[in-house]
Amino acid sequence: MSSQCLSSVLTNANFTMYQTGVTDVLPQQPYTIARSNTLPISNLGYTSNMSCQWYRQISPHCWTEDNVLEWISDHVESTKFDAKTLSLAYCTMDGPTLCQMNHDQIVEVFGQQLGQHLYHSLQDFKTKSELHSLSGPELNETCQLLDNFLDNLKFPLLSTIRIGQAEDSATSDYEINSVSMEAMTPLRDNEYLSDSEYSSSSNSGMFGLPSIGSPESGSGESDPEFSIALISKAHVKSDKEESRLKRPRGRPPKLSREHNTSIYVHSKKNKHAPRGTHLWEFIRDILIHPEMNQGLMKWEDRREGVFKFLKSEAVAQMWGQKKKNTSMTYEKLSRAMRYYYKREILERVDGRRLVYKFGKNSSGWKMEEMAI
DNA sequence: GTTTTGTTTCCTGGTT
DNA sequence: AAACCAGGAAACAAAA
Repeated sequence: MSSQCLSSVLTNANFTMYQTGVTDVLPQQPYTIARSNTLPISNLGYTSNMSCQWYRQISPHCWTEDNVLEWISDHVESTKFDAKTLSLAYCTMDGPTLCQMNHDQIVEVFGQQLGQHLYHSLQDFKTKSELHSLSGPELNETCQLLDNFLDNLKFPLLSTIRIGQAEDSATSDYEINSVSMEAMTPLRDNEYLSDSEYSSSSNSGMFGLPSIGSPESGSGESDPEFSIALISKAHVKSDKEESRLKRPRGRPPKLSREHNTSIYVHSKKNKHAPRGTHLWEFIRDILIHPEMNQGLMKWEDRREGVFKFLKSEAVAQMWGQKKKNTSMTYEKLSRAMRYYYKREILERVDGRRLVYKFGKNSSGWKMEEMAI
């Protein structure tokens, strides 16, 4: 599922993208491609190497601008399209707009080569979404979507791995706990992997690995080096616990990479990797795709932008997966959330646990902003 | 090469 | 007691 993004294609073609008057991370204005410019596609707020290909789970009629951009990017790569001929003004349309275009219009906009691909792909997605909406009980579909969604995130809700009680026992034993699909059906708290399991796991060394003990996961992350890295990380953590009497304030310096290279082997960043979706955008995207957010978060007051974490640790784990950080917790995520108050991306909601509110510097969640 | 940005990590102390 | 909230301090990586 490696998707080289539009930005890297553009970069390969010695082009960078330029957006006039960028004030926000969201792509709300037309872009042009200019030589020798400095603002990379990362400013579009579009994720590439961290792409979840969410658009695959959504009807094209519901695609956001980000989804469309991601979809185009995937085709640019697969068709080896020469990105320099592509006007990005057309990449900022949303799904409904896209769906209104006929074959000739798409070919006209994207050119014969890419346009043909895009048109057929679009028809494909439209057909699939129609079939989906007709077949099977809604619940099963939701579960399937969630499954695919989590799959795409490589988030192992379906097979959690515990490097058990490393701090309590001399040997690390593995407990592989497979949660069946039935457990995924909505939505009572204790039917899902509970937050306490997440939080205890993050303290005792559970890592969000899709691969160990999960033979069906075919990604490169199943390699032994990665597993060893995680085991040694568990040991590092338990050693740290032992030696911890009183830590100095602040974040300790990271171990040098030669000492834990294998951890970094898998978090190697693309030189041209765009900034990932910001945390608040990640949260927003979970909220605005109800078919994907089963039981994780909910709107308390959609109009006001008030929302609540239902599975705080699960969301934190997903965020960690997205950022390739296996030790993310709600504690840390919430600290980052609190920094948003100052920037007015979020507003405080006093006295309500796990409840936040989008602020005036957030965007993309309001009904009127969203294409219908 | 330096500064800025957006987290991430860890902490103390308070509240629910 | 556990989970959560608030915010300081420092580290870190990527972008500007």
